[in-house]
Amino acid sequence: MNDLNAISIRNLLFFISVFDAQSFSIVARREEVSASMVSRSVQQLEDALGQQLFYRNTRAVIPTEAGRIFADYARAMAEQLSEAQKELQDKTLQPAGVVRVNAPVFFGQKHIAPWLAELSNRYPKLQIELSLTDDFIYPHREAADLIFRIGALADSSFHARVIGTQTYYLAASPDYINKHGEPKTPADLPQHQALVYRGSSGPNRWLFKEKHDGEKQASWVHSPVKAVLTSNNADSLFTAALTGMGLVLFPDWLIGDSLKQGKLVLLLPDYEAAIKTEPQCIAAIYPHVRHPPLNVRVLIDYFIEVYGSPLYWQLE
Amino acid sequence: MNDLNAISIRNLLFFISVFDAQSFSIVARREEVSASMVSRSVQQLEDALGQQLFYRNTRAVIPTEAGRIFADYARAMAEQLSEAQKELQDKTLQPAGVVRVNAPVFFGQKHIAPWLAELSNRYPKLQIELSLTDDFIYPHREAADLIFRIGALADSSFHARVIGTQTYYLAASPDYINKHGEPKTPADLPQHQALVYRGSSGPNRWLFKEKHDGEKQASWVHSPVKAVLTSNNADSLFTAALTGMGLVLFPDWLIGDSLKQGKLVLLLPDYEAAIKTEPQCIAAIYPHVRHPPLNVRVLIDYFIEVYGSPLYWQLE
DNA sequence: GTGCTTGGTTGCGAAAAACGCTATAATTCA
DNA sequence: TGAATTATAGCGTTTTTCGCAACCAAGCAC
Repeated sequence: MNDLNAISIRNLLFFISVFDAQSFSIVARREEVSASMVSRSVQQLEDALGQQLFYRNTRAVIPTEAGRIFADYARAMAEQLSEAQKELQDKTLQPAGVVRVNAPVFFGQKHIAPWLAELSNRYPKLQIELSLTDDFIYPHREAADLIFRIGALADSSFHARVIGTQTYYLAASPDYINKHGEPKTPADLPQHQALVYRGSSGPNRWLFKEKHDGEKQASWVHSPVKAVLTSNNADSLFTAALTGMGLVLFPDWLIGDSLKQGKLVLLLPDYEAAIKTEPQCIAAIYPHVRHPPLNVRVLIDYFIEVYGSPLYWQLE
Repeated sequence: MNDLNAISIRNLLFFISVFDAQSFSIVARREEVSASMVSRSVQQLEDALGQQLFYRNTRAVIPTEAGRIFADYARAMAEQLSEAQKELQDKTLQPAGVVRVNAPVFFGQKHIAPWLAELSNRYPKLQIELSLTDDFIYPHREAADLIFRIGALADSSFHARVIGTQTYYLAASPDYINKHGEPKTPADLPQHQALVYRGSSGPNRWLFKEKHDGEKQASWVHSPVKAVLTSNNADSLFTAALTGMGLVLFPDWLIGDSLKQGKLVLLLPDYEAAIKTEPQCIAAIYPHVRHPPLNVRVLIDYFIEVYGSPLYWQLE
């Protein structure tokens, strides 16, 4: 076994101990292993290096020239490992270093970016890399540590922390209502100006169902609309809606505060709205690993905390 | 297994390779091990550090923050080991560093010290520590790498390279002979002035036997002498003999050149002389180890070379 | 979509090693 | 000279290692 690869940290530490203690048995007792272990450990090291490290005898253990030289290196290596461990340990005790966060563009703008200042304040050693993309996830490719996603979650290779369910609302500005009137049922929609989000999988479909009156469970109905504006940029649609251009079907996190402030008016309050038939969850997703980084856990906890329960943007 | 000790250099090297190659299987192929090995190796490292090092997936291997940090340390450690190896390797190719040589005082003065200059010239990186002691060896205590000893050698924990056999001669200066006459047989010795070496085990005994005439083998006979000077310092006795104080019974390496130059005269040429009944060897002794240092081998070879064969101090 | 290939992980069994115990040789202390 | 201590070699048991095959996920070709 002339291979350097066979050297283990253990060997190095034993070697250092023996070097300092000038005795195998003292080390053996201190480390609570058999003396033969220590002896063999040093032998292994010697074989791996092809050099005698000690002259040894029943009564004396004297370092060779090579032993003295190697002791310095061994110490340096052990030192380095210990430092590495310390640095990594610190990381688990106190969040530090880079965390790469990914989120949908507009969600990030409205509900992540505003909170980052406080986050940075709370964990000064944290460096946040925020990338906002709407395309449905670059799971690993982007090497994101934490991904905010909205949708039906089903991916075994990730852990997901559900932040909440998103509710869609049909809304328009008071101006618009004054000018065009208010739809009373989804069937009225084709007469209205629709502002439609278009993602990479095509334009959103507008779905409605009557709120459950009694036990009868209505099913989702797709309402065709007249799209006067289609965009892959939610902010633009939002602005268009605020300035009275037309109706939007947007989730609560996007228009919740506008509704509360009266800048937009909730339409079809007797209907539930959606763009997908499955319930859409807002979730923080992170890679499924055995040693989840503290960084990521802390970030999730932070956002769960500031979003509150119910989520601060929800209507009720 | 949360123990740092379990980390082996192999793990580190695999980790570094994976880090650079961003792939387990590439490393596995290059290192000619199974992919599972590499995978488990990294897992081991992660368990030992308690930190995830890669986000991995069937199609991508992305370093964690912790992974990137640890990579630096791992590289540093590997670097250090490689340097250590190089330095030690150099030592096996080219003699360098400290060699601690021990020898009997007068032998060292006469037959070691004079040759050290040339030795140092030949191996400039060698640093020689010469300690001269007559007391019969401090075997390991003194941490000598190479010990010149004279006597009957029997120690299994050492290797011995026999340089030659030592022959004792009875001698006196021409002055002395002129004044006191020349002994013809050992029985004449009590009438003469004897200069006797006294070591830690008492004064030397002077033994003689007639040189083998035919097949008859005489045995050693102890001749009592009149010691006018006893000393544990051979040089002093030697000086006393040169200045005509009396007879000395000294080995060839000590008085060989004086006999050749006629400063001393060989007495009782028909007798063999000795101080011990067993043949006395001059030997270079070094610790019995599995990886004998080049330093020591080179030193022995050098002295064997300069002493020549027959040894340059021998009479014939 | 459907198959095909690639890549990381896991289970399993044989091979190897680690490890403690004991014995042994060497050496010091009383 | 015994008693004690120490490093090491031999041993058998326990643990680990490691390749093979199976598996699952993800991309690619068609």
